[in-house]
Amino acid sequence: MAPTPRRDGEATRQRLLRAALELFTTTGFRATTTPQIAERAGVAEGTIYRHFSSKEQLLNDVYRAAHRWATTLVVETEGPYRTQDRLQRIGRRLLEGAERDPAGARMLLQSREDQYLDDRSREAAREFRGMLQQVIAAGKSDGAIRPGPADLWAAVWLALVGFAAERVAAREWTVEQPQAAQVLDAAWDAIKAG
Amino acid sequence: MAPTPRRDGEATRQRLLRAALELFTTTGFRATTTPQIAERAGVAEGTIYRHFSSKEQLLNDVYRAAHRWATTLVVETEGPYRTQDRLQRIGRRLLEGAERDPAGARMLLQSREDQYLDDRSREAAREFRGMLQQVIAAGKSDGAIRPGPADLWAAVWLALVGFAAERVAAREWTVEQPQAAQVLDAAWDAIKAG
Amino acid sequence: MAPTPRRDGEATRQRLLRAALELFTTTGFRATTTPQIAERAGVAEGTIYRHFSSKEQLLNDVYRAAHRWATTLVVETEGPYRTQDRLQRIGRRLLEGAERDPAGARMLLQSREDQYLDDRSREAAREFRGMLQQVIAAGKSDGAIRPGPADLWAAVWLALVGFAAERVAAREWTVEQPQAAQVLDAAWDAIKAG
Amino acid sequence: MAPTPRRDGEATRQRLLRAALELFTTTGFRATTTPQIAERAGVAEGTIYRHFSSKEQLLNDVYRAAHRWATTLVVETEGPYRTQDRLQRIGRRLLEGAERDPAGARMLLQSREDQYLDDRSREAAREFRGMLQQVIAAGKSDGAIRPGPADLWAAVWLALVGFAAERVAAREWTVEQPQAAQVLDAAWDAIKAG
DNA sequence: TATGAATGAGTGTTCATTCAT
DNA sequence: AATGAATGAACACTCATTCAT
Repeated sequence: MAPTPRRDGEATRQRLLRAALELFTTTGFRATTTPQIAERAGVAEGTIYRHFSSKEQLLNDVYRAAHRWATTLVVETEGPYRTQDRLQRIGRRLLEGAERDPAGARMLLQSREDQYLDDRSREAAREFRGMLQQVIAAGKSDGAIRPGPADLWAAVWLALVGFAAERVAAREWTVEQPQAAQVLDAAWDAIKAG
Repeated sequence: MAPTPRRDGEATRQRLLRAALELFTTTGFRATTTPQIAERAGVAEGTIYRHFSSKEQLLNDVYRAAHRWATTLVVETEGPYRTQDRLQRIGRRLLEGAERDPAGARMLLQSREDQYLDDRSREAAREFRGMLQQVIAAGKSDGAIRPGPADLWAAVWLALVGFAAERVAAREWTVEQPQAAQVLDAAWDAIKAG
Repeated sequence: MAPTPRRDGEATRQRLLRAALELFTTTGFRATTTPQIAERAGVAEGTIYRHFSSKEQLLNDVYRAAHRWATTLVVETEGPYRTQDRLQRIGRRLLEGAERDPAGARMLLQSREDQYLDDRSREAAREFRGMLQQVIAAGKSDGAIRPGPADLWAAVWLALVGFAAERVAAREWTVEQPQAAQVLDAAWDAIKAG
Repeated sequence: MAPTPRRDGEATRQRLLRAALELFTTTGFRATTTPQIAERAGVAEGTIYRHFSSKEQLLNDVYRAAHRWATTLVVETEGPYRTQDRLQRIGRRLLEGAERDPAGARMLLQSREDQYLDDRSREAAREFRGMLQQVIAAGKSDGAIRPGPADLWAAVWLALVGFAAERVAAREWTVEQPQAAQVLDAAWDAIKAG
């Protein structure tokens, strides 16, 4: 009957992002209701709107956070590596991410809910894929990659890593099981030259 | 409180199936409303329920039709072919299907909406994937396929064909453009031995 | 796909009246659907409207039939009997009716669905109750009935007979069990002169 | 997409219970629509579902409230009275209740809508009737009541009180008019010994 | 900052009624 | 006389969003 408890505002925001992320990636954006999000976050329904202007805004924030993490991850693998090795490291870290945070990996790699994304989110997705394309493009100029556009092979490689990540996120595989490495190898074989 | 036109009942059913297929694969199951389906089919909303017991039932009927088509397609490629050739033919025909009927191909190859499928639909999906696994398993016994379980490589191959089919369905590619063939080749390279 | 079978039209009408009677008295008027009525009568939905202009019309026809039967029954007990004996005979025959045709007795004696009755139905109900009042009024002039208006004691007597009839219609009692006779006696004691 | 006024939540709940009670007892459960309930309560349709999980739940809550009141009423008449006097007091208070709250009395005494009641509601009805049976059973052991089971005479007595209560609820009678007392007397005569 | 009661447009579904056959 | 596909208004119920507290 009065304002109420009191929590660190930032913590509340994080709890909402996490609750939304988990629900959106398992139940889907449309099928997830704001009461569900609030309940999982342990706050009242109205509190969502203190931190996000709408359910779509919440989706977009969650989506961009996943892509920022992935973009950072690609940046961190920069160095004097051959393309194959670098992709291997990126793939490995994506799967480790899927193990540690299944929901985050799914938000990144499955592309349901595209229709609800705003321009900034699309830009974030482009940035992540663009970084991958640069990795592949570098490989192309070394002759390590098949003929054909770099963005095509980036998308192909990512499709297979996404496939493996979903298995890991679903707890059907762990990163240490051979299937994970086998699919990463297959992803490389799909795009490598010759 | 009134009836209308008069149409062959079976034709109405087909129009509803088609309308639903197109909307579900573009807008998504939850985001598609029964008024939208009815409008696109050119019938009144209530008419949906003369032919299908629920929106979910309509999804399942549409889903199974897509899988029956695909299962038939795999059966039709039986013959004295090498695994690589047979997969090539299957892949080619799936992409041709995506060109002719984008919505049908998407219903088959993207797996959103799994949560709304009933047992018979899951069985239809299993049957289709099972046929593909048999093709791959035959290749394995010839030593043409990588080490690892046949169902894994069937899923990997299908993930890449699904990727290409989505591009074709989206009219970004045609079957005749080089990317289509390149991705089919890449899909084979991803799973072939050595 | 063509007009169809062929049944004696009168028989169809009777089957519809019976189906409606049974459903209205068990499920209620609003909760009974025209598909249910058609199914129970073994005809198509549209056939209802060849015989009755609406669901309400069907209710009213069924209602009047029940009251015509009851009015006849009262008339048939005319004769040189004492009021008590005549009421005893009427009550007995109403309970026998409830045993033979539970639905008909319920339509007569429970007064749900009054709101859907038309003027002719209300007149039929008035006629039946009017006959009973005459029986009671005759008793009053003999000094056999309590002080107070005849229509009051007719209603009181009928309330108790309706109570017993419902038990019989529900197959909780038979007419031969002592409760039936006890309640008829109680109904007389409720209205007889002190 | 907007909220409004602001009212004490409990008050809203009471308004909904009252609106539903009045509509259910006059129009019937099935024929009463949620828009009607909301309008009469002066709230939006969706507000119903903040307080009750379904229209049936609302019926059951209303039903149990009526039976709790009646059970309390019977308890309050306990004391060193003869059975006849105690029933007289109970009947009188039920009729006063019908005058003060016609809808409540109807919910208690007419038994339409039984089919929508849940187990707790049936239990509440059993409790009320059970208390009446105890009153009658006490009379039986004093030899004041007719031969036959106490629950039968409780039901008979209640049928006649219900008849009178309906007249009072319909404003055809007041409690002070002679008919009310006459019917209470008749109800006693219907069940008393000898 | 947080609450949660309230909103009302929108959802999937039902059903009495019509009418071409 | 009979059919049954079609209608569309109405139904019970949901849910993203608002705002007085």
